[in-house]
Amino acid sequence: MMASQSTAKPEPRWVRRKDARPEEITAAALTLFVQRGYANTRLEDVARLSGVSKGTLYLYFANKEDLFKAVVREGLVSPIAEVRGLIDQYEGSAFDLLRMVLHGWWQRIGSTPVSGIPKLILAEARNFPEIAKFYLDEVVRPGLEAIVGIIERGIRAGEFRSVDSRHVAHLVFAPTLLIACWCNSLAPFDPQGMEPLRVIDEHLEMLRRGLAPESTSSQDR
Amino acid sequence: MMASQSTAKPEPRWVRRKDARPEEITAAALTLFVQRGYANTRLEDVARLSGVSKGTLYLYFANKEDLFKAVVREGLVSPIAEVRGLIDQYEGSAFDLLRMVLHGWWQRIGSTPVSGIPKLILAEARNFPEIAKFYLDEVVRPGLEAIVGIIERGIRAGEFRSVDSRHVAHLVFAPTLLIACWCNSLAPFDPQGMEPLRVIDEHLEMLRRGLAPESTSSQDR
Amino acid sequence: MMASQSTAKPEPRWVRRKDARPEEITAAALTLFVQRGYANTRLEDVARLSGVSKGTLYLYFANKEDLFKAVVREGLVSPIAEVRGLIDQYEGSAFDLLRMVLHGWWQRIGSTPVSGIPKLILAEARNFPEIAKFYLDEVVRPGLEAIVGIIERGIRAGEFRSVDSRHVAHLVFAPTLLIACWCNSLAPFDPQGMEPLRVIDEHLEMLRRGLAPESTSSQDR
Amino acid sequence: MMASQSTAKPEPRWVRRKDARPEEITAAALTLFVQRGYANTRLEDVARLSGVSKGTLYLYFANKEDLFKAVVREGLVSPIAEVRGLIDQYEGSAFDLLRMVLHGWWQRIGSTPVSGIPKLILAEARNFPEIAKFYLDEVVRPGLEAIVGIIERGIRAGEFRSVDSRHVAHLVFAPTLLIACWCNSLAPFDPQGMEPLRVIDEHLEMLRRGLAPESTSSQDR
DNA sequence: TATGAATGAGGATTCATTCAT
DNA sequence: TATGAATGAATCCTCATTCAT
Repeated sequence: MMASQSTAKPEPRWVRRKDARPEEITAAALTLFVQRGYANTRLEDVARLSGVSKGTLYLYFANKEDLFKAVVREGLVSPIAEVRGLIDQYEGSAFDLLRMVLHGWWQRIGSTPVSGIPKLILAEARNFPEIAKFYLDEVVRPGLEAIVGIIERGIRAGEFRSVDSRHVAHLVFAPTLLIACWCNSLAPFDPQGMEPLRVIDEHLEMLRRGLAPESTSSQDR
Repeated sequence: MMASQSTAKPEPRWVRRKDARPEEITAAALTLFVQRGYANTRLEDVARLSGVSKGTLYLYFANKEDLFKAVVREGLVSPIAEVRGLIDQYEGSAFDLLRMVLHGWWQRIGSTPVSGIPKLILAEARNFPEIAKFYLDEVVRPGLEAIVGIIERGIRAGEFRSVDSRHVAHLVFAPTLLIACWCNSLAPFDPQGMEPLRVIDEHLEMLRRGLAPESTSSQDR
Repeated sequence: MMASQSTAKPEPRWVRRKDARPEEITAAALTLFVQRGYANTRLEDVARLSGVSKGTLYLYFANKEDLFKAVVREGLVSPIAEVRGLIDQYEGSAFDLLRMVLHGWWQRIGSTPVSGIPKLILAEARNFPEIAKFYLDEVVRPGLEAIVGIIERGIRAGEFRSVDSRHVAHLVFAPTLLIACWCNSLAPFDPQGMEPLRVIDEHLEMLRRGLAPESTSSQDR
Repeated sequence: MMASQSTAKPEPRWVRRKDARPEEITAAALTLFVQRGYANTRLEDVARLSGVSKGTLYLYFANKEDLFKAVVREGLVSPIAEVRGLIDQYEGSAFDLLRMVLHGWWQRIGSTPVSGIPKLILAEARNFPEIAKFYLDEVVRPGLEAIVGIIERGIRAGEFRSVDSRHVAHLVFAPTLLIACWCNSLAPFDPQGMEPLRVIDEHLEMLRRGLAPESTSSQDR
């Protein structure tokens, strides 16, 4: 009899998992924020999706805005670090580095839920200046600078023609933005689909040719 | 009669015709939707900005969602028509056509308030499938097809190398998306700034070189 | 037929009465705040009691705190003015003036809902420093000063013995505080009851005798 | 080694006995209830202030209301007993007894945290009828009766003039209420300050004179 | 048509209370 | 006993929408 009781699991109303919680919550929040937008996401849904109660959210985040910031920050921190490391160490041709960066972006960000963050930032930057500045300072600027560095290295090495590195850097990233936004907004409604990796490779090929120095064909000019 | 009227009334020469109301309202709504996002925009603010009362909005639009759809539709209708006409008539090199399209985009969309619409669509597509489909059917698909057509014309004419026209078409538009989104989200927080036209021209140059036929044909240049 | 129509009132969902509203609301709020305390009063109840909807409250008051302040301020404004006028004009013996002030207090405050305000202030002063200061500056200080003035006039005129007017002024008001608080808190539970006017008159008699000049002058009375 | 432990322990000489817990908790609760009001006091703060955890409160008190009642009851029990004893034993003039009671009140209640209880009662009586009745039965009524007794003893002894002892009893206590409430609400915001003992002494003097039999001056009347 | 006062459903947030540890 | 993470009912407040004027 008593044994039967033990099998009749009293099913605890909740379990204590303090450490895991914040990540589970931000993961759920990221999903919903990306899907529905910040304002349209109910904290109750975030709670449900992360398997906790409404009140529990407030044990880890002061309020909705705070949760949002945590989602963005946390989603970006490790990708940023990784990409930085990647670039700093690399020794090789400038173009190979560009390829590595774009492929790395796809692997670590583009093909993961984190790819939803750009859309979030775009949508909410005006409402959250703090987030906008953070993103500019920690992601955009360093990212652009890295690309500028690569391009200028390529120019100095005679690998690339002389271009306005600053503006070209924007071009290098444009397709990633397109992909990230597309996948998290219109893609679900597009029956044809677009293959991100194909776009990236096509883009790389365009960059290779577009950045090639005039010299090769300089004689026939 | 008309003469007498014009002399008597010290009123502005063209009084706001009641027919103009809807456009004034959608214009105000576009501004606010782009600035703050759909959910975060209060109809009261739209009313104030367009100089009418809250109740008046409901004389022209059934509800907030309806207003939103009108904003998007209306913002896109004439640009779409113009670009179509542009392409259909044009006779000239494929690349010149690309240049014309991108410059035209900047003039008619990129540098106007309408440039905020892509951001709106990205942010709200998931919440408004109808809008998403409309945008896909009326803007994205026709736009891509037009570009695909241009590219394939160029390939057939030996002006461009042979590429996956579908995916390259995405690349052609990517920088416009970048610019449109950037200007309506992060640009206000970026002290450095980015010059859209410079980016577009740099992009065109990259396209010219990147699409140029294989260097085997470099001597025949 | 028409008569029947008039009886078949379509019963409008609400009526427009912009001007009357604020007072109706503060009156209801005063009642409930006094009865249940600030924190324990639900705005929904205030709304119901004043015959409006929850949202309507926010047309007139920014939030609960604002409503609270309005209740206090509004409840005090006219009594303050009246008492001031009363004292300023009066010409007569100091004691008669004291009597007039205390009786006036009973008529205009003590026996009205406004008598609940002292209790409210006491209970919430610490939570609303602004209100505390307002009450001190606009009610307590002027009130005490008025009493001090009367007492000192009486002393100068030989009508009162020489006392510490400042501290005696507190004593003059103490019974009104007792009455105001008692009636709005314990009175409903006390079967015996206490008659405010009796207490006031007994108090006046004590004041008359307690303030009478030293008995040296008893013979000349 | 172990021996050294016993000597090593730099612990306080008398560790907080678990029996002391409830008192520590009610003391903390009294402070906070008086400061912020019942509803506005978070049990978490009571817990923190009394150095225990939130859950521990529930080992000693069934719930917040229970804690509140304990605070009131406990705060009043010993003062009541003391004052009773004081009065019962006393042999002396009625006025001296009044003086003793009021001075005793100041020493044992007025100048201690317990002085906050009247404010609490006033503020919450309507919400806690049980408390109201308890306070009426155990504090107000006995207190008034005691004063009534003293006054009537004085009258019988020819020490006091003939007054309505019941209502005058209220007057005797009024200044204590004023002081108790003042100190726990407006005093912190009043730069001038009021000296409770001065008020009490002034009050006693007013009582002495106000209650004096007509006889002294009866001849000159 | 045009207005804006009034409505009330919806969602963020708080905090007394429970309970696994 | 003691803890504090977890819960969810309760309440403030917002704002799309309605409708008397």
